[in-house]
This record gives sequence, C-alpha cells and structure tokens, in this order.
Amino acid sequence: MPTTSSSGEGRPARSARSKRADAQRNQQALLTAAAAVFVTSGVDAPIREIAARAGVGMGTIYRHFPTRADLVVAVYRHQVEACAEAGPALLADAGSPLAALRQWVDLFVDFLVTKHGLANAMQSDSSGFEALHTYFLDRLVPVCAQLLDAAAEAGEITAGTRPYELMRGIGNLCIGRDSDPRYDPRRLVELLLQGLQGPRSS
Amino acid sequence: MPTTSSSGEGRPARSARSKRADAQRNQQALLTAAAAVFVTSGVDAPIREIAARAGVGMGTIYRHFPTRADLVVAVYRHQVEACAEAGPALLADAGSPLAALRQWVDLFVDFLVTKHGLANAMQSDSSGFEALHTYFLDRLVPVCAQLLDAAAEAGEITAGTRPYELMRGIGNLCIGRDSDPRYDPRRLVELLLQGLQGPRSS
DNA sequence: TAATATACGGAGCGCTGTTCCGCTTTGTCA
DNA sequence: TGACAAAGCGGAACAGCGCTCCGTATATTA
Repeated sequence: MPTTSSSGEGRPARSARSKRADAQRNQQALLTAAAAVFVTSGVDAPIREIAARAGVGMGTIYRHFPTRADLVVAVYRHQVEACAEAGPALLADAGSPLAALRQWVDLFVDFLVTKHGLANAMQSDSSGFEALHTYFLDRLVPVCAQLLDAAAEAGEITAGTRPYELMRGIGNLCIGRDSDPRYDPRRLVELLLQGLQGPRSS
Repeated sequence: MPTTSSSGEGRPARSARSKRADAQRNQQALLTAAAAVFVTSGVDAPIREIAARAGVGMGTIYRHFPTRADLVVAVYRHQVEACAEAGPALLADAGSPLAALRQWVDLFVDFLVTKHGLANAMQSDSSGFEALHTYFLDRLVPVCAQLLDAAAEAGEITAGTRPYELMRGIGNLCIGRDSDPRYDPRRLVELLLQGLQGPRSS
C-alpha cells in the first residue's frame, strides 16, 4: 500500500483516476503528433521532432511515454486490437480455417507494410523496443494460435507449427526498403503459408 | 590514362598498384580489429571502438573504408565468396538440384546467423548500408538463380520464383534477437523451401 | 485565496557518425 | 646520402541523437 498520506482514499477519487486536465491534453496532442510524424519519418523519428510537433517539451513526452515503444504501442493500439478481433470473426465467416488464416495473415501484413519501419522496430534488438515486440506478440500470438489449431484440426495444414515463430517470421518478411518493386513480402508470406500445408504428396 | 607524369609507367609500378607500406599495414590491422569487434559487439559497433582496437585514428578508418558497409564487405568477402562458389559445387555433388538448393541455403543461413546483426544491417534502410545489401545480393543472387533454375527444370519446384526475392526473404528471416529459443530461422526457411515445391496436390 | 500535488520545459550530459586540416612518414630522385 | 613532395595519419571539433534532472508554472482542492 504505497499511499503517501495516512488516511486511505482521503482525497477525492483522484489518486487512482483521471490526470490533470493539461496532462490529458498533452497526451492526446502527443499521440496525434506521433501518428503524423510516424507517417512521414517512420517510427524511429527523432523524439525531439515529435515533441516539437506536439508543442511540448522533452520532459513531457518522456513522462507520458517512458520508452519509444510505449508511444508506438499507444499510437497503433487500436489497429492491433482490430486485427486481434478479426481473427475469431474470420474463423466464423470464411469458408475454411485455412482461408481464415490466409485472410488474417493478409490483414497483419497490410498493417505492417503500411507503417514505415514498424516491422524493423519490432525486431530491433536495441534501445527498449522489447516492449513493442512483447505487446504485439502477446496480443496476436494467441489469435494466430487459434487459427492455426483450427486449420490443423481440419487437416488443412500439418500440426505442430509454432504460432510465435510464424508471427515473427511474417513480421521479419515485412522488413525492408519500402516498396522495392523486386521485393514483395506478400509473395513470400504466401510461400510460407504454402509450406505450412506440408510437403507435396506428389 | 590519368597518370601524373608524362612517360607512361615511368615510375616503378606504384601508380596503379600497391599503396604505401604503412597504409597496407593499417588496412590489415583494421580488418583484423573489425573482425574481432564484430564478433563481440556486432556489425554496428562504434567506429571509434574499431579504430581504437586497431590502434589508428578516426581519419584512417574513414580513408580506407569510407562507409561502414565497405568495412563489413571487406571483412566477410572471403566467406561470401566461399558461399557463392559452393553453389555450382553442390549442384554437381548433391543428389538432386533441390537437395543442392537446400544445402546451399543452409550454408547461407549459417553464415548469417553466425554474425551478430549482419542480417539486420543487410536490410537496414539507413546510413549507407545499401552498398552492403548490393554487394551480397549481386554476388549471391546469380548463384541462387542457377540452383533455382536447375530445380525447376527437374520439376522439383514450381518455376517462376524470383531469386532476389527469395534471398532477401531468407535474409530477413535470419534477423532477430540472437538465439531466442522460441525463434529458429531455420525452421521457417524450411517452410519457405517447402512452399517452393508448390501447393500440395492432395 | 492559499497551499500543495502535479505537470511542464528545456538545458545539459554522454554517446554516436563524420569531416577537416596541420603534422608525420614514406618513397624517390639527384 | 639527403632533401623534398606526395601520401598518409591522428584526433579535435561539429552535429544529431536519446535521455535525465530540476527549477518553474499551473491545476486543483479546501
């Protein structure tokens, strides 16, 4: 119970609730600014740039989002959530589990290739991006696992594929100089999915 | 003929050939130092660290290797060459073109996962790594193409796979926190190769 | 209105890559 | 052999970055 004063809950329900008005404003401004900057300069744009665009100081940005990953997560949370929720929906709607898996992976790839450098950042081994990596994967791996299991049970793919590994693999395939005509992540992901179906019986 | 003096070859064959003795020494020292540092700190270790280890100044390292990519290329040139030469050899020795392709890809993966962060650097879109990307791919893509063609002609894989894309894909799959037990690039590469064999006939 | 917790801003530190120029070494030629 | 360019060297210096820290300002409550 690390409460500063003695009488528990003495103060109006502030302590565990809303922050100061200006703090809320700034947080929102930061999210908006970051989203805009990410589009133009990628997710590893200079922190100063984001702070400047939001019209706040460096201290403020670090107080609200201690690591860059926190900021990225906050900016893209909605989209990740949407992707996660699409999993079960597709499983219900699509013709087969494999079809659902395919469509879902497509969604995920769309998300990744849209954000400059997001895929890179997710795998980066430097400067506190671990949180980013963790959040995305924690949220999406279970969804992927569900799709994988369903497809395996339907006999459409061989069992035993590790969802975590697959997700990282797909993420990795999406890394790269944006839109080099010679490199289309989608084709390789498709190859991966084909590989999932097991060796050719011939 | 950009020779300084008039009489062609007048000077002892210096002009177009060897550099000064100390320059050669330093270049060698830099290569050795870089190789050592790359092992411990990865390919994006601080330039200063490499210079210090080689016992030279900053200017020297930049004179010999204007970009970091030049240094990396120089350090790994032998191994890349070996990998390139292994292609035709495997094609002749291995049982089938597909087997050769498999073994060759294995070699390539071995090379990549051994060097900390090399795969990352190869795909990095920042700070003059393009040269690295270019060198590796220019050297290895033709070899890969040859293996791919042979396998396709033997009917072991579906035709039409783009060698460049495949190489980059494999490279990308090798990116990541070194030796996370949950992620083994090799398994995914295997999946990719399986996908190469085309959809399951079922 | 006064008091206090809360939040803000930005100067400053340390670490990078990269350039630039005065000094040193090397090879050559008389 | 000795002197003199040319070639090479070193590292100070500049710029850009992430991140911290603390004096100041402001919102909120009583």
